[in-house]
Amino acid sequence: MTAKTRQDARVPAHPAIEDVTMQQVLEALADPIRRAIVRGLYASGEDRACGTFPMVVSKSTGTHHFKVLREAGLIRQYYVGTSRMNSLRRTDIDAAFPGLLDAVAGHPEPAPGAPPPPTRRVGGGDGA
Amino acid sequence: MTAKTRQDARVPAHPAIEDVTMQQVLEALADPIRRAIVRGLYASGEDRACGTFPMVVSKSTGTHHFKVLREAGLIRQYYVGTSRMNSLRRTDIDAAFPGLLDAVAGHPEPAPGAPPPPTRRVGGGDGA
DNA sequence: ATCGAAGTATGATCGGCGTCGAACTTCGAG
DNA sequence: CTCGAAGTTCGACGCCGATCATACTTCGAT
Repeated sequence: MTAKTRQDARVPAHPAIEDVTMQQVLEALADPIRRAIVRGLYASGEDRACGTFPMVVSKSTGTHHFKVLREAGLIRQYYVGTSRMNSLRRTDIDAAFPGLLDAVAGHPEPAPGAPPPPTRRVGGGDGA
Repeated sequence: MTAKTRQDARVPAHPAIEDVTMQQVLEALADPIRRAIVRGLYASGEDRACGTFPMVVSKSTGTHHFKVLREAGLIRQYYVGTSRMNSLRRTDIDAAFPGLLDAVAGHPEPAPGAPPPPTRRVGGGDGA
């Protein structure tokens, strides 16, 4: 037992943004569920509790995904009562990986499980 | 139309860029070897044969990675003799996923097989 | 003090992806 | 035609990451 307060035990470790690698970030963003979370935070611009996301997986799996996002430096987590709030580390990410967050989270991507949009044929390609 | 040359049989199928999903692109870019290939093409700005990349894996694995990149719409491939040339589909990707290629391929990321920087070495750098 | 809500921690399972070697194909050179 | 170079295809293997159920913790409300 440590001398720390019990709250401290619930404060998870967040990496400094300079210790985060692009590998970590891309691996984190490569999962559709995690990307949906990031997009949700990106779009709303507010901190949200884990429970406010439409989770299509079990609670423990949800915890896992939030953990991956946290360790990839994408979100910051803190407790409010029994709820864990999630905050997008937008400034940090933009500084470390310019343009990446906007390119990924700002993209009009269909939510996982959504009906596919009608594919439209547009002639275009780059010959180069 | 004239009769097709024998070469055509070796021309692999490339997806239309609008059929490519962000999921595919991120999965393709999530691998360090594939990212190194893309970064190489991005930096040089020229088409390059498979063999011109410092492959740290076997030939068959290399073929696999190029195939993933091709099916993710990131590169275009064509034969010149027995060499397969690889071309970055920069215009297409920029149109479909604005900012993404610049953010990823333009990032000063160390190569996967590169010698580790002499600065502090954190234990377990790789996923082991 | 007790209960429920919200999440965490801990195994365990399982499918997919990266990996390889070996055999095969195609092309260019001699 | 023969040979070698460059890649591809195929099958197999191993690892890791996503998933789940269960048990546990912490907090707020009653």
